[in-house]
Amino acid sequence: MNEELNKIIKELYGMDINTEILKSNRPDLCDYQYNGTFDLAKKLHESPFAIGLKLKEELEKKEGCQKKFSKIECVSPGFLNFTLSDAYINEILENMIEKEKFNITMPKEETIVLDYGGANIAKPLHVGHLRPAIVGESIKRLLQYMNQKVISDVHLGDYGLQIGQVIYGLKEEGILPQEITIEKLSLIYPKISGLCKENESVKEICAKITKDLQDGNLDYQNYFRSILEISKKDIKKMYDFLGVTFDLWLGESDAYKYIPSLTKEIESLDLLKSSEGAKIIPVAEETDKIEIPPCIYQKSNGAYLYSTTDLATLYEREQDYHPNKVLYVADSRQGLHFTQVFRVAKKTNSLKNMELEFLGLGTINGSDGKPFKTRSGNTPKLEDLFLDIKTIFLNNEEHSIEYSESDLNKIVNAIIKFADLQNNREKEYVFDIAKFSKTIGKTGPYVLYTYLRTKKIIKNNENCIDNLSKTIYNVHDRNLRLKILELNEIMQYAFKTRMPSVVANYLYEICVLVNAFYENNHINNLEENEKKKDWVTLLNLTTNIIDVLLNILGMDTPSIM
RNA sequence: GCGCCCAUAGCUCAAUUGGAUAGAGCGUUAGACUACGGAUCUAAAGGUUAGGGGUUCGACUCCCUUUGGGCGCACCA
Repeated sequence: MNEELNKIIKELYGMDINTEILKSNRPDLCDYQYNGTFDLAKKLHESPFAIGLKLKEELEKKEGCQKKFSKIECVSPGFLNFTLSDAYINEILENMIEKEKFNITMPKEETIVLDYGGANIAKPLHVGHLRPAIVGESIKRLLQYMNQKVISDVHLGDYGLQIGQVIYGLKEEGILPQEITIEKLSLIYPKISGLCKENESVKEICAKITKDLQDGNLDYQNYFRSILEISKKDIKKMYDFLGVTFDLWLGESDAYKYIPSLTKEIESLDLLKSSEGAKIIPVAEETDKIEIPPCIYQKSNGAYLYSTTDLATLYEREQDYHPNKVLYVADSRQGLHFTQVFRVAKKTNSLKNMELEFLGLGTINGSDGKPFKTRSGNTPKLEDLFLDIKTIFLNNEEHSIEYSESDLNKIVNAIIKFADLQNNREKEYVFDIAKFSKTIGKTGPYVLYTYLRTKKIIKNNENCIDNLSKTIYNVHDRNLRLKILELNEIMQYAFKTRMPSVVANYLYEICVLVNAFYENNHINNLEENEKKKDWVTLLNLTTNIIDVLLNILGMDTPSIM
């Protein structure tokens, strides 16, 4: 219809306009609405109402229009309201059933490297790791579903000052590389990190260790490899539980071998400047309204930093994968860092062609509303969180079903992920155990439950799945069908904005309507007639869609709840 | 100091990027099972969108301003 309207406006007024017919938020008036009449009115110096009337008139002349709409109305002050005919709704649904991937419009295929904003191997796992993992995984699946070639990289933070600090701490306590455990690591990092803030000379020693490690000191290398191995195992355990997978398990240390070539190019372009003993790359631009500080490329003691390894990593990615885009999922507070890195990349020849996107995540706050901080030695472990939720869920359960471990894990996963993903990723986020423990209302279990109960109906009536007739039987039925029609638009929007919350909220809305349908339309009581056939077919389409959306959110369905 | 982000129902969050009457969940109140699984459904109450000004036919959304909170600003990641 957008195209149809475009054409009409072109014919009538000779204007090229990209019209957008929107889903109406006044279901009492219409299904879809168009409000471009107001813009046209301004340009044409005519009343929007008159323009609306004219458009309506032209639209109604078009072939098939009478069939598609039961009503087109122009209402004051100039809205154009469309009500779809039942036959047309079913025609679109039928298309969704028959075509691949529900006939969703697919964007151009591109190769995208997705960087989940890697875990720091010196730090113990805490709730701060939860969000990038869950959101990143969901974005990955969303992009993949939309025909993108995605390469996901965990990009571990494994070669910076934090490693020097941990090695210092381990040596101080006389712990040998082979004696390192995750427990010991989780105690040492906060301790030394705190110490460095108070004691300048300790900080310098740690910086020196880091520098020597980067230069290949064998003793430190041994420590590093052991820390990496132990930490990776622990990180992997959590990702496995969450169903988060990566194509690449690379980190900062892997990018090191690209630093010389990168440096060579940067030097040849005369980008490097000396400042207070360090090497920096100015990235300020004339059009800046605010001052963007330069990117620090090499410390005065010769060690490299986060920015350097990020640039080297880009170099590595360009060489190995030639991606069209590189996306970073990381805490919003890193925004400035990525601005600097992206600007340097744009100045080079080898990196400038990749499109770079920073997808910021809101700060994770404690229940006091302040940013979540790891307190030394008292870090809430993710494993404990999972256990807590499991316990709470089992205590809520009245029917005392015997859950398999696998089903239970899927439910716990769904609880955590849906609680997280329904929130806008860019906004601050209160980490609240009470919120994560809810199993009624707008929650993962609600969605899973909806899926299972409709799935059962389909299973009992599989022989009824057929083509849809032209009929819609009641308001619950119609509401559900209209919601299903929104799928394409929702997927476009979620893809464009890289926002899993769009998918999550749409999924929830479908579930609400499915449950209303379920309560009011009892399929099993029906004779095997056309109505039953239509409803089973509709529910089958709906559960297939729910299935796909659940998958994008990374939620697996249990066999029983 | 400079700058960025945020403030929506008692609480936690939405609002298709400027559209019509700002929506959900929790909690509260009142209802619904001799029907496909009640982790459900049907309702009600709850709002000066932090305050003030401006732009616009139209503002939670854009601009200015005040207040309150968070964050970032050269060798951490």
